[in-house]
Amino acid sequence: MRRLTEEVNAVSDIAIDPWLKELLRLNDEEEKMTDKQIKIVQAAVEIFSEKGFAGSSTSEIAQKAGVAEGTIFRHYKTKKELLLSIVAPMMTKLIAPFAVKDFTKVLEADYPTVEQFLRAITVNRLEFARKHFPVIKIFMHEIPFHKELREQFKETVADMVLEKAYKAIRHFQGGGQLIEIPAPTSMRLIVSSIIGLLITRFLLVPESEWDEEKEIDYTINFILHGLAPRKS
Amino acid sequence: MRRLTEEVNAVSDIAIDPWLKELLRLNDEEEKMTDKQIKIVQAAVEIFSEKGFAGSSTSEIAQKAGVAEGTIFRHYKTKKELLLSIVAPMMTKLIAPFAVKDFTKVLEADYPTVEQFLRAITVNRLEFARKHFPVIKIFMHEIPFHKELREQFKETVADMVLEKAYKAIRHFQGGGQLIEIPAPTSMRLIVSSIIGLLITRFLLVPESEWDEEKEIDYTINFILHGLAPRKS
Amino acid sequence: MRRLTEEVNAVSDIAIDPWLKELLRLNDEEEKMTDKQIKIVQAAVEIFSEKGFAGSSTSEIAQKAGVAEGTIFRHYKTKKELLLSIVAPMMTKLIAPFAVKDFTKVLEADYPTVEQFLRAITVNRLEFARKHFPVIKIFMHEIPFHKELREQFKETVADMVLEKAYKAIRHFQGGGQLIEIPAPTSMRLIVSSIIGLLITRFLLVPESEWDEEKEIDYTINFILHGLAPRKS
Amino acid sequence: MRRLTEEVNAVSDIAIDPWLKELLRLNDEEEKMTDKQIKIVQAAVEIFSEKGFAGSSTSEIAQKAGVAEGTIFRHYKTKKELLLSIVAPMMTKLIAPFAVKDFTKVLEADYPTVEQFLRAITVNRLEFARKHFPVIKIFMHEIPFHKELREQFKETVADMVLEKAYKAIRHFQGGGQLIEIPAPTSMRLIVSSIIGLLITRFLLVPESEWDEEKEIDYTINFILHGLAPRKS
DNA sequence: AATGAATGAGTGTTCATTCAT
DNA sequence: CATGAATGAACACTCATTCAT
Repeated sequence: MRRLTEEVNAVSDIAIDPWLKELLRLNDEEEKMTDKQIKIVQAAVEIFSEKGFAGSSTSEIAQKAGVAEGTIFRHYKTKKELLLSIVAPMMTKLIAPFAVKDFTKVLEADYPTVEQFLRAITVNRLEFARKHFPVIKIFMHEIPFHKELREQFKETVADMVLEKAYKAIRHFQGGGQLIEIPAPTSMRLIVSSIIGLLITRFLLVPESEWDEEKEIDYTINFILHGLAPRKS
Repeated sequence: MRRLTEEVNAVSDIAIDPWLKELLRLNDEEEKMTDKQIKIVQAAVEIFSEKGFAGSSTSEIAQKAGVAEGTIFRHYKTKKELLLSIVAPMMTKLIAPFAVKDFTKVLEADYPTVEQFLRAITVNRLEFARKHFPVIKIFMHEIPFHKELREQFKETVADMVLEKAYKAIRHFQGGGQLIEIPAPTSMRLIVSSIIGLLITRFLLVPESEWDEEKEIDYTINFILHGLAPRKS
Repeated sequence: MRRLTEEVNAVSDIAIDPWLKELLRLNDEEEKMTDKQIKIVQAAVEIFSEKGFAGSSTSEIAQKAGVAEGTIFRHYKTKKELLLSIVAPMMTKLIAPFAVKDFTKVLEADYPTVEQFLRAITVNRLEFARKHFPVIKIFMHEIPFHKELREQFKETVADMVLEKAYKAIRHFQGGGQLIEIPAPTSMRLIVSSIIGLLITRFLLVPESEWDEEKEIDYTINFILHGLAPRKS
Repeated sequence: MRRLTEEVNAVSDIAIDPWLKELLRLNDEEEKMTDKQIKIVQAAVEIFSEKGFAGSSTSEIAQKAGVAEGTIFRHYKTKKELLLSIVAPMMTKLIAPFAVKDFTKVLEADYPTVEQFLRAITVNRLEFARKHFPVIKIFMHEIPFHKELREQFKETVADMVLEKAYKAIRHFQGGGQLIEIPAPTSMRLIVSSIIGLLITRFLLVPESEWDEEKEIDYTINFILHGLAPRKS
């Protein structure tokens, strides 16, 4: 994670928590997958994201994947297990940018100003969303209905990310770059703005009407001024 | 809409677009509903919001409502019609604060500063969300899966609100209270912040840890500074 | 139970344990059954007894009953519940001849000799088996595979019958009509002989080659001599 | 078969019907079995006897046997063939005690009294049941559902045994040791008593409460007196 | 207006069996 | 000989919807 904008897999030169390595390894078992299994997952992602989990049928997935219905259940005990096998790994990837041991050092070395940090995060997550949009959509729709998802998210993701993010915020508050309001509140305001950007980009506005560079600039300036220490 | 914080129904002393009146009337047919029908709707809201539309069964709704399975279909031709009867009226209510003919006049008369306007909107929508949380949840989950919902939302709601909202933004930009960036972008940043507030309040944070007054203040100040005209 | 050979329902002039009445009542809810439900039960009995429970499919039962497959599950939550609804009541009927309060009195009044008692029991159970043969067959095949059946049988049937039967045996032993060996052993030898008779009659021998009167006589004489007190 | 209580394999010094030899040979192909095949048969016996044939799945058997699902079908074309390969040999063993050419001679030489003969048979079959209990259970449960089993049993077993058994009965009737009633009826009464003993021993009574010696004595005395020629 | 029995298409899942490796 | 991925028919069961009462 020399650069937040780089893919996690490419940053093995940096200290990574060993448990993350484990998680990533588990995730990357993609290679042991059968051809048919890969097709099943692809079909499932498409259909789940289009119709929702409960609204999709395994027979439809099998058909789109070009396999027999039984084949799905050879690889996933239940339809739900198929869902989780798609969505759970995403959570690991979600925390990737923060999955670094010496977070403060990274901040100091690579991101001296809030602006640089925010821009890195924004661009990085924008890229991430572009790449994994359908899975993210599935995830966001299903999380209210599946306890396991919710718990896994809270435990392994939210806590992990929040801790590091608060650290970053306090780091910049200490440096006089951010106003001294509660870190969770700062966090909320930053995240709202970035997620608002992502949603607008991927759900609401047709690509043709979207000037990404400019919108990123506006958003970051909005956050920077919104959270700048008040003068006088 | 003398005060945005007042209930729409209470503002009949103000000029209301006639089509809105129609919509509200349609919505208020609640009174013609039989006891059983009301129980069906209540049960449906609970179950839909808990399990999602596709994950709920009409028999479960009937059971929770204490009616026979057939009774649901006496009032609603299909399960989907039941969903729409719940969700569609909400959209009307959503646009209520903007459903005023002479919007600029209202702004000038009641909300001379951006802050006043933002605070009114925020408090008002917070109240709205508190009241209609389950239905909003249903709405947000189902909108990607139902063309009718999406279209109705775009046509009768989004457009209507956007137009008025842009007008308000330009009004305050003209008055030098807001930075001169594209109205849609300003809109996005404002709405992101407010929705982020609502989501944090209703989905993420336990009530005990939430100081509403403060969070509202932080949010409004964030927006105000974020969108303040840059000095020099 | 003035006469063991009479149907239980016909003996209301005799004291019957109240719990038995309850059981019989529950069982006789046949009257509240739909036409279709009765047909389902009939079809299920036929098919279960022909192919065994696990070897029968609900679709086959539905077809033979002339109903839609869903109809079965409207009346019985699961296939197993259908099985139990068929088999469980049989157990109650099985104990009917012993379901009398003052068993010793009945013995003294109606069956002064072992022979009379044995003959009554034999004829009565032969009649019972003739009537309920398919259900008995189902019961005997399924009891090893269903804990509920086993437990219900042990608790409500075996114990109930054994107690009374032992009483009868000791009654006749006291009167010098039976050899003084342990009641359970006597019981085993009697029951083996009678069940052997039933099985031979209903499973092994074609009706044409069977002289029922004679076989009953042989069997009862066999038991009487086998259990007669040894002379000197 | 010098002694009925001895294992069949140990009696090769006695004249054996050649067809039996063939059957035993077929059965003893156990030695040509691979390790895996033996494990499959063992697993199948356990699972079939626990859940019944129709209630067991080949995948479960494969799992318990520690082999791949396909391996079963390398050795047995179908699930049913596996069943038959387990159950059919048992039938051969069942008739073993009677599989002797010169049956009457054996009776005269080794079992001069009915009591000796009955005791030998009883002890021998009790031992047999103890050894092969699970397979016997499978056999008894499946015989009503499989024509092949039924026919094989009738043709090669029942007839074979019956013939010899009737011969034995008539032999003892001729000697004045048994009452002169039809041989099939005598047979039925004897077999009922012995099977009743076996069932009580292996299915109903916990070992702790069972005094085998005594129960055998009671049973044999019961049969002897039950079938003793009536005096005057 | 309300019921609840009935439907039959559809659900997720299991099954015995096949076959390329 | 052994594997295990793949199959597709069958399975028990659920569903939204209909309709006679």
